[in-house]
Amino acid sequence: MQPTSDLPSPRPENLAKYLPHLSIDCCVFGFHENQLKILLIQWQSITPWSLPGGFILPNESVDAAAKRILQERTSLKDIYLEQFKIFGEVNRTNSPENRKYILDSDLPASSKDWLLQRTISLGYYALIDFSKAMPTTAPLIQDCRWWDIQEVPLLIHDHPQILQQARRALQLHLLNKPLGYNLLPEKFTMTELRRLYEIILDKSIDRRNFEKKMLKLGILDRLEEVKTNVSYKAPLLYKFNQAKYQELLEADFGLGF
Amino acid sequence: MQPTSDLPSPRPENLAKYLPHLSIDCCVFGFHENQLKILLIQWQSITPWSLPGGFILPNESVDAAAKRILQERTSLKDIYLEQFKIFGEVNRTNSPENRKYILDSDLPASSKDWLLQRTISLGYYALIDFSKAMPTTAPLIQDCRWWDIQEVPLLIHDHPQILQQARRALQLHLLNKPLGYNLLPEKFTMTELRRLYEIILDKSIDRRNFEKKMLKLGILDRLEEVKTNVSYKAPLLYKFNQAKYQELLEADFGLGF
DNA sequence: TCAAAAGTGTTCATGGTACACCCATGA
DNA sequence: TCATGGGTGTACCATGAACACTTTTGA
Repeated sequence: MQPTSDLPSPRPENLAKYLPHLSIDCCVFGFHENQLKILLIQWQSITPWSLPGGFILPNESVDAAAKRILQERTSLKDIYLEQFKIFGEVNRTNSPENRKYILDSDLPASSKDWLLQRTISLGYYALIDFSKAMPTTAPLIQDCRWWDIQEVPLLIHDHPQILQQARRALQLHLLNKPLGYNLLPEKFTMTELRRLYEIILDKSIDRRNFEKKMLKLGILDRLEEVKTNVSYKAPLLYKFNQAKYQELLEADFGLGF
Repeated sequence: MQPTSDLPSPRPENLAKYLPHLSIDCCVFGFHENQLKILLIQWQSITPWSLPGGFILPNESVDAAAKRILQERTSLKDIYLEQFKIFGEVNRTNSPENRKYILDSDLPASSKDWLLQRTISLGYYALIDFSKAMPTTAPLIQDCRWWDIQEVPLLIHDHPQILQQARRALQLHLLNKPLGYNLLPEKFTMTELRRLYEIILDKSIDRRNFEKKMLKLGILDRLEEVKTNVSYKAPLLYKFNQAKYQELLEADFGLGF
């Protein structure tokens, strides 16, 4: 499940080709077995884990860079992305530990200098279908895998704060727009959707009231199918009604749980 | 009302001291005579108007840069600022008109080159007390003044889109957090507060229901005073209850009009 | 005295919340 | 047969929306 990427990926000697002082960090959320998951990478075995990220090419829009970076890590095209905050403190990557990691690395001196510059991070969150993503390493990336949101390891820099802000942004998203299309498989049960809401909001939601509310929103189509191979009454399957979902996504205002 | 600034301001020969490829653009909102106002500047008499903006120093956080830039334009410290979006299209400032403005300007060649680079803009909105702000020009800024939000002139680059997004962010702010402390004078009437909400949401709100709702939120203290010198029944004055206001601001969720 | 806006309460409709029983399935 | 979660409806409460008359003030 962690093949080395055969997509183009940053080459050590080449960091100076990117726009200086800027990076993109992505909080990639997935949903699996009733757990909210986050994709993390590890640059080297001795460094703490970090959010997947990368840099911006001179002739590439910021959104396109974020998309490219995530495509390299997941093999997915068409990722749902939202830019949620800038992390622009002067010394956010300037810890002694980080300097040491960089200086001790195999990178050429020019790339070391480049990485040691003050860096402003553009924070994105991404919502993706866990089952379709292929966590993918690269020459500079030793490991890339999903973590339970409750069990994230030590993270470098200010990545703990970035993740925290992303979770807050995700909550705000949920309260203002529909959510789920990007995180769930095409067909899902009402309970799976509810669990997703519960885990993002970190509170339990009444089963019947949730169903009433979601159905009233009109973004769900009930299928003629049920989920089988469960050791209890076969639950109905739903899918999202694209048109209505999109409409509410753009309206932006006034859901709320 | 438009004194030339005696604060430090960008000097033409010096643009290269800023971080390259990055700018900050601010949508500064004020409220006056029942109108939402926005502060705009004009670099030269022939250029379109633009949002006040500036650049980031190497040893300055992004938020601090935004604060400094706005302090230069308004003489205000302690401005309420929110970063709301990044504008990162490759050619967003690369129009023939803009190239011409830059090349025809009095700037030294090095600064012209610097300005012609591809620039990513970090979008902020600011909420300020109209009556306390002093729109302030500078050597490079020919004019700086308030405009009615309904009558903004032609704007350069993608500033129309930035403004539009800022207004949307402001609406979202209003629906999720208390708003008004930064835009209104210390003492204000319920109607002034309501007009502010109406103009931001672009819809009318029932006078009695609005009052009930605001009072129930608990963020207002009714004063023993009334507003005088009006040719109608003297309205009661209110001020914000700091503690409660701050609490709701941090809670972030669940107002809504 | 007139124009303009202030102050104030009730009714109605809607939406939210709380809650319990029987059913289907695989183990 | 049992454990597990699925499917469903109602009653109550809170909130939001609609709405009108009298009062005060300066012009």
